[in-house]
Amino acid sequence: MAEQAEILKRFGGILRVEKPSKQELPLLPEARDFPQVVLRFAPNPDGPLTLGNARPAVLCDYYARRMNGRLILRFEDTSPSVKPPLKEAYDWIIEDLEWLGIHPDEVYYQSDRLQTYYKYAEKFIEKGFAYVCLCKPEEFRSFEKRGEPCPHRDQDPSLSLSLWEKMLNGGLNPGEAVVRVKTDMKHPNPAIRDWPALRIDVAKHPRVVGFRVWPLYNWSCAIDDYEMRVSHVIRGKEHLTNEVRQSYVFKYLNSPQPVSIHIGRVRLEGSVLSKSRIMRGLAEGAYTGLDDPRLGTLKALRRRGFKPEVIRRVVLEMGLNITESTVKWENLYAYNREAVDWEAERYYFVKNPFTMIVRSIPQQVEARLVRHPSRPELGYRNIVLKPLNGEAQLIVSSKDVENLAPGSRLRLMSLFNIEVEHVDPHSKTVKAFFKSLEVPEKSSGIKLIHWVLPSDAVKTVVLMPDASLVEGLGESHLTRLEPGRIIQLVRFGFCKVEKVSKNVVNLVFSHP
RNA sequence: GCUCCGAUGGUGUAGCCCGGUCAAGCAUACGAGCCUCUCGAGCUCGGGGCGCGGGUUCAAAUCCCGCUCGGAGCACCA
Repeated sequence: MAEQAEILKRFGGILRVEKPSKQELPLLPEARDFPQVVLRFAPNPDGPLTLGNARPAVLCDYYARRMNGRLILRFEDTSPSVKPPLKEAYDWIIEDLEWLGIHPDEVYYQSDRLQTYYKYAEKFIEKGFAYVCLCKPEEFRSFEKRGEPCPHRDQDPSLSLSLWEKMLNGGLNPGEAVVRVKTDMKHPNPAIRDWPALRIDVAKHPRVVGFRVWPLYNWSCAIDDYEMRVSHVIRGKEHLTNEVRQSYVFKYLNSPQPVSIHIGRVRLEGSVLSKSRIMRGLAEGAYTGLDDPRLGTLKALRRRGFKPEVIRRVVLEMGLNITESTVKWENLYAYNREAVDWEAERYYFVKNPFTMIVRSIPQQVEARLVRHPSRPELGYRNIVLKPLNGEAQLIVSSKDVENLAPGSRLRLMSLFNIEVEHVDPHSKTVKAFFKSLEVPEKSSGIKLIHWVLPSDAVKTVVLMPDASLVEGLGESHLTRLEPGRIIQLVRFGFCKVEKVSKNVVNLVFSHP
């Protein structure tokens, strides 16, 4: 098979050799009492999605498809003051998921569901599963610490109910009251003891107005997972104790609790993945935007030319592991190269240009530059070099010539071989003379360099991963590429075309 | 401090529940060679790992205990 592919490639190069697909992840543990696999991805719309969010998102999507289930996207936007939702972030998230190939079957906004959370709260209070607590946070903490009930725990449900009314209608102010779910004041983990379910928050919300009581995470999450018949929850391990907290809600509802699977956090080597830090940096002007190449946002990765399947691949490779893992850029590069090499046409780009003056060129030379070394069927472009009195100018990269001694030989790829006579770093020029036309033997050790003709050069600016700009000259063919295309600048690296105009080409560097 | 988790080569993982077939598989990175008019791709080969210490057992990466290291939570955040 590989041999056949090789032969075909030599003949027409139309066959792409597919790698065998990697191993499948194990199936999710069975969730008894649930008729269907239902998963939810539940981000807080307070910033852009990062590689870190991609982990649960991709896993949920993977299992929803794999196990013939449903995927729910749920915006958890119930903290108007502490984690204020961003109006734009809702769309960012949908876009980013779309890019990853994730199309949720249902979308919910928790800010639309406040009445639902109220309804259950009332029911819980009536039945004595929850109560309105008027303790100051510090006061309650001391009861919690000692494992003793606070004075409000055992008050009559009717009292709690009237306090609840006051919370809703303005008779109580933020910080004065909170609804607590009764758990176990002697629970070995103090964090579990009578946790707060709803509180008063009068800050403005970008989507809805007129509400002053907002559910806290464990309340809205448990109620929603219950109502939406979520069978499996895949989320970060920071939620480990929340699973226990929420178990009380399911117990009171007399309903099975979804199977929780906690996964470790993702770190991206040398990048910031924390939404709050990203948003802060953005506000301080440390980054140029959500897609600043230094960021680990999905938007930045997309801008840099990473394919969504590469993100999916690294996520699926990490699997359902609870241990934290660090993604190496090297790995992303390798996977993306594999994803992109086949489609990336090759072009010449000269960084830090030097002018090379070549004399003694016997005749006009036509360089045939193939678009892809492994795919001759993509064709080539001819670049004609017309010497004047045997002399011609070329543009080459400083790095390739600045330290060359007279007598050094070079091969200008697809063109001819030269011998250096003189290098002048100040004027950035190299004098050389024509040596021969034929491709040198591999054993000769003659270095191959690329070049651009002055008559065929366009200013090219490449945005690098550290947000610096590399300027140089590229061949004019670059101006014919549509934005979004992935190309390879020969001996420089893979880049994504961002913007082209007649006079300048803007690229974003992907990786070597 | 308290409550929980986790630990397989540089990195990410498979195996651990149900001990032997694991002198540990895969990917990537790395090294060598082949191929190639790119510092890209492809092909072949290679080096590299079960955190430490005890115990159970004929047999332990797998079970038990202790230690070390790492992580998470202990918010009227999600």
